[in-house]
Amino acid sequence: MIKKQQSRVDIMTVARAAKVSASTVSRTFNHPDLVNPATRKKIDRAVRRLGYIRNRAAQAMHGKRSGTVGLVVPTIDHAIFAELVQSFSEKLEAVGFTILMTSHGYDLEREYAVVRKLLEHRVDGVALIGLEHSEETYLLLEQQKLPVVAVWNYNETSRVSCVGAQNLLAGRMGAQHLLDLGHRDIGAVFPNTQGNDRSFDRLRGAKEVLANAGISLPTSRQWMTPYSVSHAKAVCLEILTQKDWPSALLCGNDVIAQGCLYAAMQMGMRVPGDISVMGIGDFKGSKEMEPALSTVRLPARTIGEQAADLIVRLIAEDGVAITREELQ
Amino acid sequence: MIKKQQSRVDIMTVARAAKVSASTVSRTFNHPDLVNPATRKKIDRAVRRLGYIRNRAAQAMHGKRSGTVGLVVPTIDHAIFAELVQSFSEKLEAVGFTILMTSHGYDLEREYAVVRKLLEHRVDGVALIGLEHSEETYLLLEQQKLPVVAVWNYNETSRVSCVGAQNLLAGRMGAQHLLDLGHRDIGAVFPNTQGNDRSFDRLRGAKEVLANAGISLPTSRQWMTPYSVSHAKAVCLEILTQKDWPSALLCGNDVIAQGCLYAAMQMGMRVPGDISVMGIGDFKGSKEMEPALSTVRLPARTIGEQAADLIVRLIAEDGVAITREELQ
DNA sequence: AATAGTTTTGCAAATGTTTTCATAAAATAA
DNA sequence: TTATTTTATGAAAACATTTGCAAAACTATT
Repeated sequence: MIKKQQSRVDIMTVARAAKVSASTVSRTFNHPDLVNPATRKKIDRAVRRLGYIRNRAAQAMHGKRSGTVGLVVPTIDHAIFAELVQSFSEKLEAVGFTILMTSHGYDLEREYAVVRKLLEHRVDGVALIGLEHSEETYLLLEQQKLPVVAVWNYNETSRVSCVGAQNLLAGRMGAQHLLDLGHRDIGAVFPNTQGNDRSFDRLRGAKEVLANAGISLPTSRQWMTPYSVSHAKAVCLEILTQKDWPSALLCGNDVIAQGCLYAAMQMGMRVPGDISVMGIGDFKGSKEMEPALSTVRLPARTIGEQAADLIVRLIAEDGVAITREELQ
Repeated sequence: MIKKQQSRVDIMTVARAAKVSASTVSRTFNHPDLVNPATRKKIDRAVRRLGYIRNRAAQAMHGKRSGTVGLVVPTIDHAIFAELVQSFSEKLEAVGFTILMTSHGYDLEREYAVVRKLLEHRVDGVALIGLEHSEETYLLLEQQKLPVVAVWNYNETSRVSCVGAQNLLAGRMGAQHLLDLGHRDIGAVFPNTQGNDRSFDRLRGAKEVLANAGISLPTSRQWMTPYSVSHAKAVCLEILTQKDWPSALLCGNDVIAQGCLYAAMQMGMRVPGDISVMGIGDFKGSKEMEPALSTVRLPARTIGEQAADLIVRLIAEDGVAITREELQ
């Protein structure tokens, strides 16, 4: 090990080794049909021997696609997004894209910053969760004319393409289900709806339905909890240790519902005998739970897949109009 | 809207607008201290007005860092990796890196392919899950002299830097715990150990301990299940509907354990009264479960954070020796 | 006012590719 | 054999930036 040998092997190194020009090497990668099979073989050998790896950065400079798609999530740290992210990236990887993933922790300021960073990396497209984003973010994306799809929420007047469910509907369905079961005293356990249009819409839908049924949802029947099983469990334990608890709990999502369920069980209560718990979201696993969790199903996996398809289309053909897909 | 105006704004556009040279604009970004505050202000204004966004691809060509770290996971579709990935990326994003994430579905061939792709994107470093990788992958990484850290497993003779726990130990502890409870008829429910050294080591550790205690683990007491609650539940239901089931189940991870727990409950059995279920892994939430899941704790979050720190160090200073960190 | 020192700037080369255009070689048609 | 078409290759320009070097513009010192 005497010499430094730090010299990266580039396309010229390969060209020299194969005794051809750089152009030919480049062509072997990008338009193999244009180069003589014999030369191609020589080049392949050289590439292999030298351990050459193409430089996407240099390619990207030519207006070539960077081959990356930016994915911006609030957090991946719970089941529901994990499933979405997984299906989304599986689909995209299958067609050769790599995912640039960033999270912002439900902070729309930070979201703007991370989107900017994705743009610096010249992603070919961006996927965001939900439709609530800062004006700045929308402007930025529009200005750059970048393919964008908002995932998770459907809204027929969305400013960008979207693939998702109507959370408003989900909220309505959750509430309706509890009404159908005969409940009149219903509580709502939701995450903070600030910067989270999924939760916001669900809660709105639920309130609507309850109001129509002549049932109010006073603030004393609304609880807020962070998006985690343990927090939700703690909050729910507090609810259940009070004298007067509602006969049913509508939870903003399944993670929270799971927490509530555990809380009820810890209190020795039977579900749904003593109290009903209703989730929204169907993260993989709610139906396996014991007792099974009632939930308004949201098809995370399908949403992820469709979103991937859509963004591929937006990237491939340009001038595609805003496209909205509702799934349920 | 008459003109095409497709012309991307580049550093020259900014330079012209601010009436300085491109070099100066570049310097304002990379070495602001070297440029006159007044000029800097002019440039900042131009940048803002034109909506200029730097091109990392072009930067990366100069041997500059790309500002990305590759993260290769088998799948993100279950809690345990989600937590790891989240903590890892949070930490890295805090110091300005962006994560390029890919998954390979427990296929080491595909892993090689995705690592190659990451290298094409000139990531500044790579994080892999576990220490079991194809020879090709190891070779590739060594040849490129890229900072690498293997996450999740600790092994004192690892070929690359690693941050993680000793799965062998975890397996031993799980088995020991069941022995201590007085169990003599123990079953093992594990995922496929092919291409999954975490599981492999855990199972090995468990067998060791059992053998020492004079207890064998015949194949009739070993079950294999995919890594999902529902599959595990199904498998366990089969186990429990047989005449003769073991008095305790040691599960390869918490996801499987959760499935087994639900299966037991569905059968109306009490845990740990009628059967003991032991998990390994502590995904966020096992301790909230009802009944609580006994588990060998693996500190996913801490591992992710430490791994992030380590890779930053490996990237920043070069010539750092292989570093191994054991956490438990 | 002249000199020396410091700060600020621009020029030009370099980075690793792709692509257009031109040319050489080979294959086909006459 | 010559003319024509097709196929295969290379030279050079282009892409968007960074940086070493040198010139220019200030400041401070005499």
